[in-house]
Amino acid sequence: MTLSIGQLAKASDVKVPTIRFYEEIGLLPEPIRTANDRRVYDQAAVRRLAFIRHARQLGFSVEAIRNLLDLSDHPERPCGEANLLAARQLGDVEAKIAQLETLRGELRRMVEATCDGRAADCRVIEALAGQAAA
Amino acid sequence: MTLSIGQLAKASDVKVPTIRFYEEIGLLPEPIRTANDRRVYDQAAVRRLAFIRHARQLGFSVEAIRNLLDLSDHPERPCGEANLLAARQLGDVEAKIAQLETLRGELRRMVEATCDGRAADCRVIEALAGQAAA
DNA sequence: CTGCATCCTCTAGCCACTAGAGGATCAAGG
DNA sequence: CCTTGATCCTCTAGTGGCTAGAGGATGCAG
Repeated sequence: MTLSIGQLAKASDVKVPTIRFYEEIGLLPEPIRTANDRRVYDQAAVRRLAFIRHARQLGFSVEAIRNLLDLSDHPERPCGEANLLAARQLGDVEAKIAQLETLRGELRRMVEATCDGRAADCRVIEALAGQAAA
Repeated sequence: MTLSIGQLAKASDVKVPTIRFYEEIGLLPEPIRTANDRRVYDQAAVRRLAFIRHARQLGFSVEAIRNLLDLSDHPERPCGEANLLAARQLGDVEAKIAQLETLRGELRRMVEATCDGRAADCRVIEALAGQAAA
Protein backbone atom coordinates (compact mmCIF):
# COMPACT_ATOMS: atom_id res chain seq x y z
CA MET A 1 0.00 0.00 0.00
CA THR A 2 1.68 3.15 -1.20
CA LEU A 3 0.64 6.73 -0.63
CA SER A 4 0.81 10.03 -2.42
CA ILE A 5 2.19 13.00 -0.54
CA GLY A 6 -1.34 14.22 0.10
CA GLN A 7 -2.37 10.88 1.56
CA LEU A 8 0.74 10.80 3.69
CA ALA A 9 -0.11 14.30 4.87
CA LYS A 10 -3.55 13.14 5.96
CA ALA A 11 -2.26 9.92 7.51
CA SER A 12 0.35 11.73 9.57
CA ASP A 13 -1.35 15.07 10.16
CA VAL A 14 1.62 16.93 8.73
CA LYS A 15 1.04 19.42 5.93
CA VAL A 16 2.22 18.68 2.42
CA PRO A 17 4.74 21.54 2.19
CA THR A 18 6.12 20.54 5.57
CA ILE A 19 6.74 17.01 4.30
CA ARG A 20 8.63 18.40 1.34
CA PHE A 21 10.52 20.64 3.73
CA TYR A 22 11.50 17.68 5.92
CA GLU A 23 12.75 15.93 2.83
CA GLU A 24 14.77 18.96 1.86
CA ILE A 25 16.50 19.19 5.21
CA GLY A 26 17.15 15.48 5.24
CA LEU A 27 14.79 14.27 7.95
CA LEU A 28 12.85 12.21 5.45
CA PRO A 29 14.64 10.25 2.73
CA GLU A 30 13.87 11.13 -0.85
CA PRO A 31 11.04 8.83 -1.84
CA ILE A 32 10.76 7.02 -5.14
CA ARG A 33 8.82 8.81 -7.85
CA THR A 34 6.24 7.86 -10.43
CA ALA A 35 6.95 8.32 -14.11
CA ASN A 36 5.47 11.78 -13.66
CA ASP A 37 7.69 12.78 -10.80
CA ARG A 38 5.17 12.34 -8.06
CA ARG A 39 6.44 11.18 -4.71
CA VAL A 40 5.42 7.72 -3.60
CA TYR A 41 5.58 6.76 0.08
CA ASP A 42 5.32 3.51 1.99
CA GLN A 43 4.39 2.63 5.55
CA ALA A 44 7.94 3.22 6.74
CA ALA A 45 7.55 6.84 5.72
CA VAL A 46 4.34 7.07 7.74
CA ARG A 47 6.12 5.74 10.82
CA ARG A 48 9.11 7.99 10.35
CA LEU A 49 6.91 11.02 9.93
CA ALA A 50 4.89 10.09 13.01
CA PHE A 51 8.15 9.88 14.91
CA ILE A 52 9.18 13.32 13.71
CA ARG A 53 5.81 14.85 14.41
CA HIS A 54 5.67 13.46 17.89
CA ALA A 55 9.19 14.59 18.69
CA ARG A 56 8.41 18.07 17.36
CA GLN A 57 5.33 18.23 19.55
CA LEU A 58 7.56 17.39 22.48
CA GLY A 59 9.66 20.38 21.58
CA PHE A 60 12.69 18.55 20.24
CA SER A 61 14.65 20.64 17.78
CA VAL A 62 15.17 19.38 14.28
CA GLU A 63 18.82 18.79 15.19
CA ALA A 64 17.84 16.62 18.14
CA ILE A 65 15.39 14.72 15.99
CA ARG A 66 18.09 14.13 13.44
CA ASN A 67 20.15 12.48 16.18
CA LEU A 68 17.24 10.43 17.44
CA LEU A 69 16.37 9.25 13.95
CA ASP A 70 19.97 8.38 13.38
CA LEU A 71 19.86 6.26 16.50
CA SER A 72 16.67 4.54 15.55
CA ASP A 73 18.17 3.88 12.12
CA HIS A 74 21.07 2.11 13.81
CA PRO A 75 19.52 -0.03 16.52
CA GLU A 76 22.82 -1.73 17.32
CA ARG A 77 24.22 1.44 18.81
CA PRO A 78 24.02 2.18 22.51
CA CYS A 79 21.14 4.41 23.40
CA GLY A 80 22.91 6.61 25.91
CA GLU A 81 22.63 9.50 23.57
CA ALA A 82 18.87 9.14 23.31
CA ASN A 83 18.61 9.15 27.08
CA LEU A 84 20.78 12.22 27.23
CA LEU A 85 18.70 14.04 24.64
CA ALA A 86 15.49 13.21 26.46
CA ALA A 87 16.93 14.33 29.79
CA ARG A 88 18.16 17.56 28.30
CA GLN A 89 14.80 18.13 26.69
CA LEU A 90 13.11 17.52 30.02
CA GLY A 91 15.39 20.07 31.64
CA ASP A 92 14.54 22.59 28.95
CA VAL A 93 10.83 22.00 29.38
CA GLU A 94 11.04 22.35 33.14
CA ALA A 95 12.98 25.58 32.84
CA LYS A 96 10.46 26.91 30.35
CA ILE A 97 7.58 26.02 32.66
CA ALA A 98 9.24 27.76 35.59
CA GLN A 99 9.81 30.85 33.51
CA LEU A 100 6.25 30.88 32.21
CA GLU A 101 4.91 30.49 35.73
CA THR A 102 6.75 33.62 36.74
CA LEU A 103 5.31 35.45 33.77
CA ARG A 104 1.87 34.12 34.58
CA GLY A 105 2.15 35.58 38.06
CA GLU A 106 3.06 38.94 36.72
CA LEU A 107 0.38 38.90 34.06
CA ARG A 108 -2.22 37.85 36.61
CA ARG A 109 -1.36 40.82 38.75
CA MET A 110 -1.69 43.04 35.71
CA VAL A 111 -5.01 41.57 34.72
CA GLU A 112 -6.44 41.66 38.23
CA ALA A 113 -5.61 45.33 38.46
CA THR A 114 -7.79 46.00 35.43
CA CYS A 115 -8.84 49.59 35.32
CA ASP A 116 -11.70 51.22 33.47
CA GLY A 117 -10.15 54.59 33.13
CA ARG A 118 -7.73 56.17 30.75
CA ALA A 119 -4.41 54.88 29.64
CA ALA A 120 -2.82 57.48 31.87
CA ASP A 121 -3.93 55.52 34.92
CA CYS A 122 -3.72 52.07 33.40
CA ARG A 123 -2.08 49.52 35.63
CA VAL A 124 -1.18 47.32 32.75
CA ILE A 125 0.91 50.00 31.12
CA GLU A 126 2.23 51.08 34.47
CA ALA A 127 3.31 47.53 35.22
CA LEU A 128 5.20 47.38 31.97
CA ALA A 129 6.71 50.80 32.34
CA GLY A 130 7.81 50.26 35.93
CA GLN A 131 11.54 49.93 36.48
CA ALA A 132 11.53 46.50 34.88
CA ALA A 133 13.48 44.02 37.00
CA ALA A 134 10.68 43.58 39.51
CA MET B 1 22.39 63.55 30.05
CA THR B 2 22.45 61.94 26.63
CA LEU B 3 23.62 58.48 25.67
CA SER B 4 25.25 56.78 22.74
CA ILE B 5 23.62 53.66 21.39
CA GLY B 6 26.18 51.56 23.24
CA GLN B 7 25.41 53.29 26.54
CA LEU B 8 21.72 52.87 25.94
CA ALA B 9 22.35 49.20 25.26
CA LYS B 10 24.09 48.83 28.60
CA ALA B 11 21.53 50.89 30.46
CA SER B 12 18.64 48.86 29.10
CA ASP B 13 20.26 45.47 28.66
CA VAL B 14 19.21 45.34 25.03
CA LYS B 15 21.85 44.67 22.39
CA VAL B 16 22.92 47.42 20.04
CA PRO B 17 21.70 45.74 16.82
CA THR B 18 18.38 45.04 18.52
CA ILE B 19 17.98 48.73 19.31
CA ARG B 20 18.60 49.59 15.68
CA PHE B 21 16.15 46.89 14.73
CA TYR B 22 13.48 48.34 17.02
CA GLU B 23 14.05 51.69 15.40
CA GLU B 24 13.71 50.17 11.96
CA ILE B 25 10.37 48.54 12.75
CA GLY B 26 9.12 51.69 14.39
CA LEU B 27 9.04 50.73 18.06
CA LEU B 28 11.62 53.33 18.88
CA PRO B 29 11.50 56.78 17.29
CA GLU B 30 14.45 57.81 15.17
CA PRO B 31 16.77 59.63 17.54
CA ILE B 32 18.64 62.80 16.74
CA ARG B 33 22.12 62.39 15.34
CA THR B 34 25.48 64.00 15.92
CA ALA B 35 27.28 65.72 13.06
CA ASN B 36 28.83 62.34 12.39
CA ASP B 37 25.59 60.47 12.16
CA ARG B 38 25.75 58.84 15.55
CA ARG B 39 22.53 58.24 17.37
CA VAL B 40 21.94 60.28 20.52
CA TYR B 41 19.40 59.13 23.08
CA ASP B 42 17.79 60.69 26.10
CA GLN B 43 16.15 59.32 29.23
CA ALA B 44 12.82 58.95 27.46
CA ALA B 45 14.48 56.45 25.14
CA VAL B 46 15.75 54.50 28.15
CA ARG B 47 12.25 54.32 29.58
CA ARG B 48 10.69 53.36 26.27
CA LEU B 49 13.24 50.63 25.71
CA ALA B 50 12.74 49.32 29.25
CA PHE B 51 9.05 49.15 28.50
CA ILE B 52 9.67 47.20 25.32
CA ARG B 53 12.15 44.87 26.93
CA HIS B 54 9.87 44.11 29.82
CA ALA B 55 6.92 43.47 27.55
CA ARG B 56 9.03 41.19 25.34
CA GLN B 57 10.12 39.24 28.40
CA LEU B 58 6.47 38.77 29.21
CA GLY B 59 6.01 37.30 25.75
CA PHE B 60 4.08 40.15 24.16
CA SER B 61 4.50 40.19 20.41
CA VAL B 62 5.94 43.22 18.72
CA GLU B 63 2.48 43.97 17.38
CA ALA B 64 1.01 43.91 20.88
CA ILE B 65 3.81 46.12 22.14
CA ARG B 66 3.16 48.54 19.34
CA ASN B 67 -0.42 48.84 20.56
CA LEU B 68 0.62 49.22 24.17
CA LEU B 69 3.15 51.89 23.32
CA ASP B 70 0.58 53.66 21.26
CA LEU B 71 -1.70 53.69 24.27
CA SER B 72 0.95 54.99 26.60
CA ASP B 73 1.74 57.68 24.05
CA HIS B 74 -1.90 58.77 24.21
CA PRO B 75 -2.82 58.71 27.89
CA GLU B 76 -6.21 60.26 27.26
CA ARG B 77 -7.46 57.18 25.47
CA PRO B 78 -9.36 54.48 27.35
CA CYS B 79 -7.20 51.60 28.40
CA GLY B 80 -9.58 48.78 27.59
CA GLU B 81 -7.30 47.60 24.88
CA ALA B 82 -4.37 47.28 27.24
CA ASN B 83 -6.48 45.14 29.54
CA LEU B 84 -7.53 43.03 26.61
CA LEU B 85 -3.98 42.53 25.44
CA ALA B 86 -2.85 41.55 28.91
CA ALA B 87 -5.72 39.12 29.33
CA ARG B 88 -5.00 37.56 25.98
CA GLN B 89 -1.35 37.26 26.83
CA LEU B 90 -2.25 35.60 30.10
CA GLY B 91 -4.43 33.15 28.24
CA ASP B 92 -1.61 32.34 25.87
CA VAL B 93 0.81 31.80 28.71
CA GLU B 94 -1.61 29.56 30.56
CA ALA B 95 -2.23 27.48 27.47
CA LYS B 96 1.48 27.18 26.90
CA ILE B 97 2.05 26.08 30.48
CA ALA B 98 -0.67 23.44 30.25
CA GLN B 99 0.83 22.11 27.06
CA LEU B 100 4.33 22.03 28.49
CA GLU B 101 3.10 20.21 31.58
CA THR B 102 1.72 17.47 29.39
CA LEU B 103 5.02 17.26 27.58
CA ARG B 104 6.86 17.20 30.87
CA GLY B 105 4.83 14.19 31.96
CA GLU B 106 5.65 12.35 28.80
CA LEU B 107 9.32 13.24 28.92
CA ARG B 108 9.50 12.15 32.55
CA ARG B 109 8.14 8.77 31.63
CA MET B 110 10.71 8.56 28.88
CA VAL B 111 13.55 9.55 31.15
CA GLU B 112 12.48 7.26 33.97
CA ALA B 113 12.42 4.35 31.58
CA THR B 114 16.07 4.93 30.76
CA CYS B 115 17.64 1.80 29.40
CA ASP B 116 21.28 0.83 29.28
CA GLY B 117 21.07 -1.34 26.24
CA ARG B 118 21.03 -0.72 22.55
CA ALA B 119 18.91 1.67 20.64
CA ALA B 120 16.84 -1.28 19.50
CA ASP B 121 15.41 -1.57 23.01
CA CYS B 122 15.50 2.08 23.86
CA ARG B 123 12.36 3.31 25.56
CA VAL B 124 13.00 6.86 24.52
CA ILE B 125 12.92 6.03 20.88
CA GLU B 126 10.07 3.63 21.42
CA ALA B 127 8.09 6.33 23.14
CA LEU B 128 8.60 8.64 20.22
CA ALA B 129 7.93 6.00 17.61
CA GLY B 130 4.73 4.75 19.27
CA GLN B 131 1.52 5.60 17.46
CA ALA B 132 1.80 9.23 18.43
CA ALA B 133 -1.48 10.47 19.87
CA ALA B 134 -0.96 8.76 23.24
C1' DC C 1 -14.02 15.82 -22.18
C1' DT C 2 -14.29 19.12 -18.93
C1' DG C 3 -13.20 20.89 -14.78
C1' DC C 4 -11.24 20.79 -10.44
C1' DA C 5 -8.15 18.64 -7.15
C1' DT C 6 -3.66 17.41 -6.57
C1' DC C 7 0.92 17.39 -7.77
C1' DC C 8 5.45 19.61 -9.23
C1' DT C 9 9.30 23.39 -8.54
C1' DC C 10 10.70 27.73 -7.18
C1' DT C 11 10.80 31.98 -4.74
C1' DA C 12 9.60 34.82 -1.04
C1' DG C 13 7.74 35.73 3.50
C1' DC C 14 7.02 35.14 8.58
C1' DC C 15 9.07 36.53 13.56
C1' DA C 16 12.45 38.62 16.23
C1' DC C 17 16.52 38.90 16.00
C1' DT C 18 21.83 37.84 15.19
C1' DA C 19 26.14 37.89 12.61
C1' DG C 20 29.38 39.71 9.68
C1' DA C 21 31.48 42.73 6.00
C1' DG C 22 33.55 46.94 5.17
C1' DG C 23 34.36 51.33 6.54
C1' DA C 24 34.33 55.86 9.49
C1' DT C 25 35.12 57.98 13.87
C1' DC C 26 36.22 58.53 18.76
C1' DA C 27 39.04 58.50 23.16
C1' DA C 28 43.17 57.29 25.56
C1' DG C 29 48.03 56.31 25.94
C1' DG C 30 52.81 57.00 24.35
C1' DC D 1 50.93 64.08 16.99
C1' DC D 2 50.04 59.37 16.18
C1' DT D 3 48.53 54.98 16.87
C1' DT D 4 45.61 51.52 18.66
C1' DG D 5 41.43 49.58 19.83
C1' DA D 6 36.70 50.36 20.91
C1' DT D 7 32.66 52.03 19.13
C1' DC D 8 29.88 53.62 15.60
C1' DC D 9 27.71 53.54 10.79
C1' DT D 10 25.07 50.92 6.80
C1' DC D 11 24.05 46.97 4.42
C1' DT D 12 23.25 42.14 3.43
C1' DA D 13 22.42 37.57 4.78
C1' DG D 14 21.40 33.93 8.04
C1' DT D 15 18.70 31.61 11.92
C1' DG D 16 14.54 28.03 12.85
C1' DG D 17 10.68 25.89 11.28
C1' DC D 18 7.88 26.37 8.63
C1' DT D 19 3.91 28.85 5.38
C1' DA D 20 2.19 31.13 1.20
C1' DG D 21 1.86 31.89 -3.48
C1' DA D 22 3.11 31.80 -8.55
C1' DG D 23 2.92 29.21 -12.55
C1' DG D 24 2.44 25.04 -14.67
C1' DA D 25 1.64 19.78 -15.38
C1' DT D 26 -1.06 15.83 -14.27
C1' DG D 27 -4.83 12.70 -12.40
C1' DC D 28 -9.43 11.40 -11.63
C1' DA D 29 -14.74 11.85 -11.47
C1' DG D 30 -18.86 12.81 -13.67
